[in-house]
Amino acid sequence: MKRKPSTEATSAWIRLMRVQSRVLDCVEQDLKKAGFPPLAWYDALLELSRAPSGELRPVELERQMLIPQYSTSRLIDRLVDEGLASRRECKIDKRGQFVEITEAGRELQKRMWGAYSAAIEKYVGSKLSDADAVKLCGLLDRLGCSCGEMKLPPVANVNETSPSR
Amino acid sequence: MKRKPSTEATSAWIRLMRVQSRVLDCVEQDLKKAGFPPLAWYDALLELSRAPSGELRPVELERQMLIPQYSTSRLIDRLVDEGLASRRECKIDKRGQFVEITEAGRELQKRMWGAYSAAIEKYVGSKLSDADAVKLCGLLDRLGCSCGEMKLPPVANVNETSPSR
DNA sequence: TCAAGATTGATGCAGCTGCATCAAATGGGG
DNA sequence: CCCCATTTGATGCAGCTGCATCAATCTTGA
Repeated sequence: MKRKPSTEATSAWIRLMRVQSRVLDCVEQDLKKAGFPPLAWYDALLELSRAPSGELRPVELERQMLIPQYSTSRLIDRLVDEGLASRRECKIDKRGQFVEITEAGRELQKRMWGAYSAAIEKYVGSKLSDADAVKLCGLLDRLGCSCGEMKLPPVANVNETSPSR
Repeated sequence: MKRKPSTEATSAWIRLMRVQSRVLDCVEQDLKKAGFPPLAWYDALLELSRAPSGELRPVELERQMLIPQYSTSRLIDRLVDEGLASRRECKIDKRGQFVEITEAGRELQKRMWGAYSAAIEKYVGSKLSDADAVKLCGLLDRLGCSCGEMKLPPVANVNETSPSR
């Protein structure tokens, strides 16, 4: 439990931290320069738009996005303030509520995907062959599992237009 | 400039974001549970302790840590408040100053490395063979370069006890 | 020499995060 | 049926980040 990490492991750790932060910065900057809100908004709008009826319980959103409860609560506040979503009461459970995406929200999500996908291509896709991208996924997945005991039922939450970090 | 990323690239992007954030969370939590301050403090103390005379210009620290100027300025405030570093004026350039690590700072850095290295081993080292760690480094490095035109003179900022994210 | 620009560092402000806590509603066991 | 634990969501507080800006000093070039 106190063994030292190899220099290889330490290097990998440092690369993981530095590269992720740099690539994320680049993507966020591109989005911001295009006049869009932060990525977290996109993620939330995507989850909502994917929901069959365009609405989710905050607690569902929280689980999808892997962010804490208070963070979800305040993110919803902001989306509602901007007219991208609306809160609706939940009749069968008066503690809860539903968050429903608005038309403006759906539209923003689609427009953001244009800039977002371009940024992914620019900072990731263009630097790695598909085969290498697959290798990278495999290596990263080995780190990701059993860290905080996540249960992501459909492990690959990724299809056509669905980056949801 | 508007080509869509492959699903492989998109997957890699998502993994990079999610895995990094989970692993970082885990490591930070372990440090916090051991009663230590955030990793950024460690990074700063490490850079200072490595400097030949135990002191650096804030602007140097900034470049080493790849964080913005105001962030450096306030991090130094906190280190000084906690007695881990001290500010000294720079006689030859009255705009500037030197930040010098204190004995308490050096000691904290060493104690943190115990917990930090254990966490790296736990969340990275133990999940990856050295060969795989090297592969991961290689793939990540392909993403990292030419993103924001960094110039890290000695590319490998990593030797014995020196994780400096 | 001196004015314009660059460099160095600090700070006010707004927004976001984590933490702790709170209130309301639900649900289950005795 | 009722009390208590659990679930759901909101919020006050402190700390941190990014942005813009400021002040002081240094450097350069005409």
